[in-house]
Amino acid sequence: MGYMKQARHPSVDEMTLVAAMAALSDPIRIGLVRVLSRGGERGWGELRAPVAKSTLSHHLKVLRDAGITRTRQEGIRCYVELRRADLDLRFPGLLDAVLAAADGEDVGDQVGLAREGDR
Amino acid sequence: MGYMKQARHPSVDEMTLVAAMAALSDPIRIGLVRVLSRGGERGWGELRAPVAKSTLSHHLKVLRDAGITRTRQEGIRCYVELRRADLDLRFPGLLDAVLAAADGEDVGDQVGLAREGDR
DNA sequence: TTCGATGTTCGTGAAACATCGAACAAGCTA
DNA sequence: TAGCTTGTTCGATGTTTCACGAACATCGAA
Repeated sequence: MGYMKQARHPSVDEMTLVAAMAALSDPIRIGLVRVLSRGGERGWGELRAPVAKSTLSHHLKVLRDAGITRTRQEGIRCYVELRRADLDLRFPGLLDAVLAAADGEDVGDQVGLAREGDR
Repeated sequence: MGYMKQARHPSVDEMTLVAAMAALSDPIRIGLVRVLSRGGERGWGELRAPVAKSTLSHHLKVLRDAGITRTRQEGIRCYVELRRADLDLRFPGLLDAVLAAADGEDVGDQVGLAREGDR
């Protein structure tokens, strides 16, 4: 994968509300969070969004830097997951409220997963 | 006051999650929401933030346009209030979660009210 | 070691945003 | 009517964000 030694993830008390809110104020990123909320870990390459690969990488970095997601590197590929427990600890109720509201208005529904056999 | 016929406030179902999240991803605006959450209506001129008057007006417009606050004009001055009930209806739990998190890390604590006898 | 796959980083632009001071409009008040 | 107060709007400026393609670094496989 990219030449990244090791992605830095903020600890729970390094997370800030402003960064979290900013990270969750983009439809693509909300879509990513919704997809990740519907299961555990997902392969990076499994994620589908209507943007270029580099742009998707950017969005995942914003989420990662805000502490919303965790990216794990295994061999040649990455796996992304939602930091549910950490978020609930730092910002109780926030994630659930955002997910509920997003479901209600289908925010970020252009984001999804590769269909089976798609790759 | 300014030459504004009548501020347009979005109805509950015109509010969008993305706009709300974006509005709440700025320290000054979070500070304003916190101040407004600690009471009912506040006079515009009573609000204190470390920015120019025009910038404060801008931030209040962002909050207004997102449906977070309501601005009422009475004679020569304006009164601002949080649209608590509408927010709870449209985004259940979101405001409380943001306020709780903001309290925890003192986001926007540079925003406040004029002290008594300050004007 | 050569190659292909996988994400990240870089370079670049376009758009959005935060900020300020100045100009302005509308309502009181003298 | 003239003047003051109160917010809004305008114009300018600098920063940040989003987006893309291209280049790159790393790992595993051929």
